[in-house]
Amino acid sequence: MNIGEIAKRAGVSRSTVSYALSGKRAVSDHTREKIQRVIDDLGYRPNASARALANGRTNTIGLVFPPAGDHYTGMQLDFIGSVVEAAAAHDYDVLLSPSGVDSDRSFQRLLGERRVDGAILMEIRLQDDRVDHLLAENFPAVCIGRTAQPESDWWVGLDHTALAAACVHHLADLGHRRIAFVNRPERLLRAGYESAHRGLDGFTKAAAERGLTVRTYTCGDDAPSGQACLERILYDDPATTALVTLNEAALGGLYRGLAHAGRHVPRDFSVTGVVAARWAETVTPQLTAADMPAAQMGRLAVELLVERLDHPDAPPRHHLLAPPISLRASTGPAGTAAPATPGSDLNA
Amino acid sequence: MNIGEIAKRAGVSRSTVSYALSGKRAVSDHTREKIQRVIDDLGYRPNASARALANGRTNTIGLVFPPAGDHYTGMQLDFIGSVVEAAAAHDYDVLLSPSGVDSDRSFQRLLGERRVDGAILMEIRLQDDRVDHLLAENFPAVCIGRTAQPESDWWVGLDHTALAAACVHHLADLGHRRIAFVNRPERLLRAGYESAHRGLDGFTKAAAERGLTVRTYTCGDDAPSGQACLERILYDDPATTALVTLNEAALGGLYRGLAHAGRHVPRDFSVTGVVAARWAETVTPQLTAADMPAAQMGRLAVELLVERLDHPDAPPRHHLLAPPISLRASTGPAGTAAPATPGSDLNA
DNA sequence: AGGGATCAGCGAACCGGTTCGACGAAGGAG
DNA sequence: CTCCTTCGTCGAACCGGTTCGCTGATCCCT
Repeated sequence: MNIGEIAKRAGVSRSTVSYALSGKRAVSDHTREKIQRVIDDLGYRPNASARALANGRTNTIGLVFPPAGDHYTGMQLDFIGSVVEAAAAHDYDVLLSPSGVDSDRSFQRLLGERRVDGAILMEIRLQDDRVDHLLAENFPAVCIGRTAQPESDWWVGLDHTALAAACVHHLADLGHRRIAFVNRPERLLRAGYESAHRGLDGFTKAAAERGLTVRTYTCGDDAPSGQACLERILYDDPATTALVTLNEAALGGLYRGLAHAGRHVPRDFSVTGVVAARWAETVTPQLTAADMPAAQMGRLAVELLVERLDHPDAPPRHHLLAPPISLRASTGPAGTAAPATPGSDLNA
Repeated sequence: MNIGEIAKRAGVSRSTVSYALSGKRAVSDHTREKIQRVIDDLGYRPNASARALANGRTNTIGLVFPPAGDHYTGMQLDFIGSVVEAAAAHDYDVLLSPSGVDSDRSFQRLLGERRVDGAILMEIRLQDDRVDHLLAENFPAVCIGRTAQPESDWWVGLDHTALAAACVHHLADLGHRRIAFVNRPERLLRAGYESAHRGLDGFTKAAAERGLTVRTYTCGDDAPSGQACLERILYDDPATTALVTLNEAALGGLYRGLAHAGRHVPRDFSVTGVVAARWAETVTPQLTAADMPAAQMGRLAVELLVERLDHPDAPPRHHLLAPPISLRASTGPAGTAAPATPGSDLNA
């Protein structure tokens, strides 16, 4: 069931079979049909390893998965799904690589052993060895997110700075003066995750601009952490009337914390942030948020990568997305119901 | 940077380098160290395609992903993560295959082109061509879920029948007499998805056993569908006091529907079902549910597959899991608060 | 009718590993 | 001092494709 067998049964040479399949040289109609018949009869499919070895392309792209042991968020799932789908449309398979604890043994395998033609990296850090390494080797890769030096690279990113700022302005416009920021886990912030950093920056600057009183928190990627974080927020400053979060996985916990504290959303407390639409819709009241376009990002990343693979010398390209805030039901005017300490919220 | 280059620089033959790396024949310490030095200097890694071609193993397993265009649930995400992780521990990579709309073009590619040594299939149907096909070819595969003829196959599954029944008994013990069942989408039920069918069976039989009045529904895999479904449940029978769901993605919508209808959980209405623990914890009140052990299932599936790959003639093995119900906060005694129609719930 | 394109198909080399059989050197037994 | 193992290494064949260069046949043009 290899190409030689097909050739023998069709009464032609192996090369003719190869050309009939690839179309890279002319083959007479008569011969092609004869070959095709044999192939259909035997259900022959060319061996991927042999083909990859011969022409140096695996038709596979690597998707570098978030660190193992972490909690995965819904956004990541949408993202993986869209990458797989888009890749399939371009006739690529997707190989998953956990960018695991021992840094990147598996990552090195993908590249060093030439298992993939190119790679898509998630969870980018502002200073990212993996990215530096790939850039140095000019390995075809596309990042989901930007490092601190984004111009020379290929990526599709979210303008976290602008999104966090937009959330702040939205709340400020509603009259909120004391708001909290719920970031990704401390560990990720320390590690330099770009979304955590840029989001924090955008939040802080916009808040300063509007003269707001703010507190910023880090929070584990799960519901219990979200609940604990919210308790801490209200403990630190009971006059807080709103929060902005980047932490999708903690959202349910934040809501529960509010419910337990007796704060009704959005009457007593407003919540907003950057969250995939599908997840914003699962909470009650539905979250007013900048909808993270995970599926679109996955598709764009694959398209950039395919383009880069087809044109190895093309100049870097990228997409910076900044989806608008979708108004749902979790924000409202800063109410009189909030037990604000009078005077202290006029110090702007 | 291939094995010949290493051999030349180390002053040995290509085969000696190969043996030094694989350890399949003795190589003198002196020679091995010399070769290792050259390899370290050049950062050489053997080409995966060449190796796969030569020894017929790709060291890759295929993970057949749920149909494209569908909504992915949290359970699937945990599952994928754990498969990737467990596979990495056994030195396997994971190739994703969307078992897409055009049935299984990509699936055929994986197998026919020998891209993978084995496969893990998700979203099994009671009658599943893919499984039949793999069984006929004796292709090493492990299913997440059972077909109608499970004994001859390798799988790890959840005892949906028992789990749904346990939910019913839990509710019946609390005094609920009129309960609803919220299944996966109609399309999946029609297609013969095993979880949807076995869950429904278990629910129906247990309800009959306890003499309960029940209604069963199908529901889209998203929050808005969940909300709509709940409205319909209360419209069809306002005296309903509890529901059981297999539909993780609709959970948020079900809760919202209850909130809008003014039914307090668990005082006026109890909710339970089969849901991954992490997602059961995101809703408020936290869901009392049979915790779907997604991560464990992923790990077990990989272990079965690795075992099958190592022992091609081993007899079929499988694991049937039936996690207990975790008591959280979403169920309570059938209250007097529920507007039950007197008499009609005594008809057992 | 002769000469240069064009077309179809063939054979061989190559991609980068693995593995088998052979062979020389060293070591041990008789 | 032979003879037989064992050890370490080498060369060659092989896995299953792709691709290059060549050859014969056909065709067109003058």
